[in-house]
This record gives sequence, structure tokens and C-alpha cells, in this order.
Amino acid sequence: MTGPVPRVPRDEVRRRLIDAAASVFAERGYAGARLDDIAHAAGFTKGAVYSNFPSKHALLAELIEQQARAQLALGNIEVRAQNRPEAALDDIAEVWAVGIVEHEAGTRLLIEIAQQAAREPELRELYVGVRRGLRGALATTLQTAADDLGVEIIVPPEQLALTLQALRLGLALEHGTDPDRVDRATLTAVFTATLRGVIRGASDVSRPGTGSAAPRKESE
Amino acid sequence: MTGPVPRVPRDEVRRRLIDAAASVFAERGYAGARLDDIAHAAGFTKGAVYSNFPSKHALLAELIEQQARAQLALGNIEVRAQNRPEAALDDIAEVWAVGIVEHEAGTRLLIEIAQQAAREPELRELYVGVRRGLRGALATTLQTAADDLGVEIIVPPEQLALTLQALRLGLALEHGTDPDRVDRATLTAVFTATLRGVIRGASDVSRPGTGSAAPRKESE
DNA sequence: AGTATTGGATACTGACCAGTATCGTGTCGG
DNA sequence: CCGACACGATACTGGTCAGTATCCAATACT
Repeated sequence: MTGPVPRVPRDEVRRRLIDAAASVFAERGYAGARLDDIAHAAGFTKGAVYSNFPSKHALLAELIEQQARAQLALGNIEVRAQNRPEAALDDIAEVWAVGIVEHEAGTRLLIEIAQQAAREPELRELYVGVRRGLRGALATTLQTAADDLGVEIIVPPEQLALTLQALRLGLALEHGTDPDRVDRATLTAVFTATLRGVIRGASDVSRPGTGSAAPRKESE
Repeated sequence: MTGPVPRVPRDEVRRRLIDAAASVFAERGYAGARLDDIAHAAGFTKGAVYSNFPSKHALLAELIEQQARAQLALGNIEVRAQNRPEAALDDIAEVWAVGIVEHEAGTRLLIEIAQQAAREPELRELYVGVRRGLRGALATTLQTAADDLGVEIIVPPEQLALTLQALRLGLALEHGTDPDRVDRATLTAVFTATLRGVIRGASDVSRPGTGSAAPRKESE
């Protein structure tokens, strides 16, 4: 009846499988994820998985690098500086908070990967390399942004980068379990307060009370 | 030959099993943990597990409450105030940092539990209750400590408590994967800087007199 | 002491699932 | 148009493991 059904290009099969894996790993955890589920979520069967990856493990490894690239791109966008330091600071906090709330699955995957990497030395090596790279990039970006804005970061940029990375993971965990209390506004507040605490700037920072008292810019 | 071997008291069997479960869950993750391993780590067999707990799930639930009590006790100790504010601050940071480095397994378990709770609604309810309790207790402790020391916390105590809880989890993840870069000194520095950023006190700040002019009312 | 009961050990079962072997169809070179 | 190959589908295997059924020794009770 129906003529030959054209085949999906190999690259796309791969891509779909990886995407599906990301989602299922995030949902069920690495150990709990079934290869069958991943395959079907991608619209294929397990055969496709083993035709594209040597093992479940390899799929996870692939995912780490994939995630790295995505996060890296995101990180660079996230800290695009604005003009006024105050606004820029709120803006950064906002973006990070939104990232947690709106990419729950992605962040959960990140945590799952971290846990997995803490266990398996082989994955750890890969993960740590990626993670350090991201941290370094973030540190540079932060420093650059601070210079542009004419403010001073009173801790080493690497340390601030680590703080933010850790906060993101930790807050994602808290938000993941208690989204009511740990909502977007709260997340923003935490990031804002944390950033404000380590920055000393030209405009306002040490003395908000005198001038523009509490510039609570609670968008939304 | 050998006469009757005295039995281990039931309570102790339970306790040993729970301890073993904590360690194995932390090591291998919930899904990856084998009940047989837990039993043998405790010096028993699976029969003992099912004699004391209805299911693997129940064992995890038990662990959450157990962990809650332990953390609660720890939290209270952790913020025992010193005399000089500066020293107290460093002291708190130190204790939290050491907690991460020296209780790796415990903290990893905490993260595992959080992930699990994010997935299973039933566990979530239990976990969130516990977690909120701990947060509240920590907030109170912090506020009290601040009052005792005569310093002011410039964010809502609940928010600071959340920040510290999140930082602990996040930093534990980073330390778990990259203990070389994220070492004890670094952890201490992060906590110190974060705390310092949200505190305005008699000792270290230019203007103690003005007091709590701008009360930051926060979500909640 | 003798009997009942408690509680952990042992042995088993059934489900589940990563990985493999094989098959069938679409694609491509000649 | 016709083989050869690519690649995903299907079917199967072996091992693992939560949960169960049964057993047996140690305590509790009278």
C-alpha cells in the first residue's frame, strides 16, 4: 500500500535520542532510566540506541558534553551587562532564577550528572574538565562585566563563579522539592543579595539607605 | 558445641540497618543500592530488612526522618555564638565547610534524598516538611545569634537560611566531584564571603548607628 | 521444663532490563 | 534494475534484585 517510508537522517536520530535521554535521565535518574523508554520517547526502539551508542554509559557521557556546550552558551548570554550597575545586578539574578524555574528538567539532569560523576571516576574526569571550563568562563565573564560597570568584586572571580554555580545547583534542589516556598521571587532575592554582598561599586552599594533607598525592582 | 548465641536487640538491628542503608544509598544511589548489600553491611541478611521494614521505600522514608533529627541537632550546635562577631562569623563558615568535607557520605545522602523527593510526591511531602522545619530552626538560630552578637542581618532570616542550605548542597556537589579545587579553604572562603555580605555589624562596618532602616520585606 | 512466639536466615520466584543476534527494509553504487 | 550495505526493528538471553515463603534458633511465658 503505502510506498517506501523515507528514513530519518542518522544525525537527527542521534540528536533525538540524546534529547530523549536528557529528559528521561532527569525524570527517573540514570539508574532508573530504561533504555526502552528513552528510545520510545525519541520515536524509535532500543535498536536505534545501540546502533548509535555502544552503551547506556556512553549515552550519558555524550550528554555531559552536550550539556556543557549548552550551559556555556547560556552562561555567556546570562551576564550580558546593562548600563546601570544596579539594574545589571538585578538582571543577572533574574536570569539565573528564571533559569532554575523554567529549565527544571535541565537542572535536574545537571545534578543527576554531578552525582553520577561523584561516583564513577571515569565520568568524573570528563565532568570535572567541563565544569572547570564553565567556571573559568563564568569567572572571566563576571570580571569583564564588573569592569565594564565600574564596580569591584571583593572576592576572587573564580570564587564568585563557584558560589554562583553551587547556589544554582543547591537552589534547584530546593526549588525542585518545594516550589511553593522556593519560588521565582525568592530565588531572585537570594541571587541578588548574594551578588550585592560581594560587590562594592561606584553607585550605591554600601549605603543603599541614604540615596535610592531600596530599589526593589521586582519585575513581573 | 557452642551454646545459644545471644540475640542482638531488635532496636539495635534496626539502627544498624538504617546506618548501613544511609551509607549504601549515599554510595550507590537509591535505585542502585541493593538490599542485600545494605543487610550485609549491617551484619545481617535481607530477612532482617524485611522483618524490620515493609519495603525499600519505607527504609528511605525512615532515613529522611533520621537525617532530619541528626541535621537538626547539628544545626543547633553549628551556630553556637562566640563573643566577637568577626570570629563567630568565621567560625560558622568553618563549621559548615568542615561539615561538607568530613561528612561527604552524609551530605551525598542528603542530595540523593532531595532528588528522590523531587520525583516521588509521597516522599516529597515528608521531605518538604522536614526541610522547612530545619530551615525555620536555622533562621531562628541565626537571628538569635545575630542579636546576641549585636549585628544585623540585612536579609530576612528565612532567606539567609535558604541560602545557606542551598549553598551547602551545591558546594557538596562541587566538592564531591572536584575535591582538589573545591577544598576546605575554598569552602570556608565562600561561606565567609556570603555571610559577610548579608551582615552589617558593630565591629566591621562604617556606620553602625543607623540601625535597621530599610526592612526588606520578602516573599514568604 | 515445655510450649508459643518472635525474628532473622535461607531459598526461591517473577519481573525487569542491559546487551546481543538476527531480520527486513530503505538507500545507494553500478 | 539489481545486488550490497546501512540501520533501525524485533526477538531473545542472562543476570540481577525486590519481594515472599519457609525454616529454625533464641527468647518469653506459664
